[in-house]
Amino acid sequence: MGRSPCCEKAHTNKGAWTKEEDDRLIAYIRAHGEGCWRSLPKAAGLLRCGKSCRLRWINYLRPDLKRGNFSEEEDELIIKFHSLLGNKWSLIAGRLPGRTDNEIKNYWNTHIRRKLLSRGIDPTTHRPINEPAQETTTISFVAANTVKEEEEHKITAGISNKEEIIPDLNLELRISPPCQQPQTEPLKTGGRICTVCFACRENQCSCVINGSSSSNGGYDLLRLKAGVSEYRSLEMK
DNA sequence: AAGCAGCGCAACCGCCATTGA
DNA sequence: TTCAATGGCGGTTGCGCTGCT
Repeated sequence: MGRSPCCEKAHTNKGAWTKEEDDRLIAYIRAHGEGCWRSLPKAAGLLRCGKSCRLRWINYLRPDLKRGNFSEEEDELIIKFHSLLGNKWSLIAGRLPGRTDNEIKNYWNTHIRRKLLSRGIDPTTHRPINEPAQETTTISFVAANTVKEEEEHKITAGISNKEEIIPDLNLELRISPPCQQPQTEPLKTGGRICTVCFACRENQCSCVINGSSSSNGGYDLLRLKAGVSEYRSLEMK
């Protein structure tokens, strides 16, 4: 069974928006706010799909959009965030006031990728292009009681035992608000939660987080200077 | 001036997540 | 619990602009 279309396509305009359509959309949202996108086009008298209206508003018409060229500082921020988050454009956009995910995505694909390549950096991995591939150990997450089966399978399948099997290891990434004080709880190694400082690589780090960077000026949105990633704070949309 | 290629960006498409009945 | 409706996201496309030959 196919998925139902997001809107009635027979009577909707496509392609570039006209000034009149923009004006209608702006006027409607000013009067009624961002409500139900599905019903908005009809209510606003637009022959557009709700999705299209949402995209137009978010990416182009919203009054708080910055637009214009990206600054060098924004460039570096995008690169840093991308190295941490990958292609999570909406999360990256949430860290750059006045910028949209679409804008950042386009900018990345047209400018930053090239910029990184010219620096000899792989834009996907953020590693030097000529750097030899790192030796990696493949870890199989196999429940303890299935290890024997796995071993038997490998033998029958002719797979060498180079893979390291770690039973029942849960590496759940904890998303938590920025910590206000140094961690005092020990790492729950056999359990579920790991908080690791990226700067000192220790479980109970003593890095000073709050107040350490504010006097330096500039951004420290991901606490990059302190070397600590706080993932929940990324999800600000 | 015309033709072409490359680039930048707005918009679309399809999928996944969330929500509510 | 299921399922349809809706919102949101990332990948991709297509068109207009610009620079080069």
